[in-house]
Amino acid sequence: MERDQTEELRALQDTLYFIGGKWRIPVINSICNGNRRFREIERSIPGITTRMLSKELKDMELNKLVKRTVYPETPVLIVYEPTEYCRTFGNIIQEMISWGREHRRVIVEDR
Amino acid sequence: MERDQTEELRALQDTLYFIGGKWRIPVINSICNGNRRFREIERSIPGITTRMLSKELKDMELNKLVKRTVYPETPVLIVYEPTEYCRTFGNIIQEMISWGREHRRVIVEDR
DNA sequence: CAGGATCCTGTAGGATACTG
DNA sequence: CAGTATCCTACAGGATCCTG
Repeated sequence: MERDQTEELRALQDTLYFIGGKWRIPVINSICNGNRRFREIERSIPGITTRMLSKELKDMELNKLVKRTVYPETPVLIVYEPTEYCRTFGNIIQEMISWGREHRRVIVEDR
Repeated sequence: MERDQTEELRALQDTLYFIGGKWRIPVINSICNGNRRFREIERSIPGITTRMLSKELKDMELNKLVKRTVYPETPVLIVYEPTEYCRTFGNIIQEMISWGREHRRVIVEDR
């Protein structure tokens, strides 16, 4: 118990603040998985609404998590790409996926 | 893109469902750090209210994340301990802490 | 110390419809 | 396709006070 709990907690809460919200992690995951177009990302995350995805993407762009590119073809083509920064969540996401896999039965019981 | 996105996403969302909420992760972290008494845990997490901590602990007990033991001394002594199950979040929490540390400056800017 | 009981509010997020 | 615009509300979570 000699560790600095306060500093640890701050780091933890910074992260939680950043990846909070119901859809942030799924959206990061989807984009890092190679989904690029709006509808494509949307379809890859059952349950999300266009409104929420729209908000997430806008916010993620502001926070430098995705790059949005417009190709002025007809119809217009819009592509989202994960930034390097976005990929720094890779470890957390992988840990979450593997936790979810290992504990699926336990969770499922009481849902 | 040959991976099963759906299965991955399900695992991810199971985990998110389980550790969701503002205080769950901080509370798990606190207990895993060795805090045992109610007020002790409370003090280790600035900002949390007795109400929220109470709810979290109750819920975590139901979900087998903590063991609550009553020692009938006077005044009564109550001790919370993390279960092995609780400790399975160790990796996720460590990844979150290290992400938070590495990216502190970036976050701090826009808060 | 270890909580329980109340009251209250903001806002995350859902539903639905529409546009260029 | 790629979103915007509205409207709406449940509920997470804060503030406070109280009790054995």
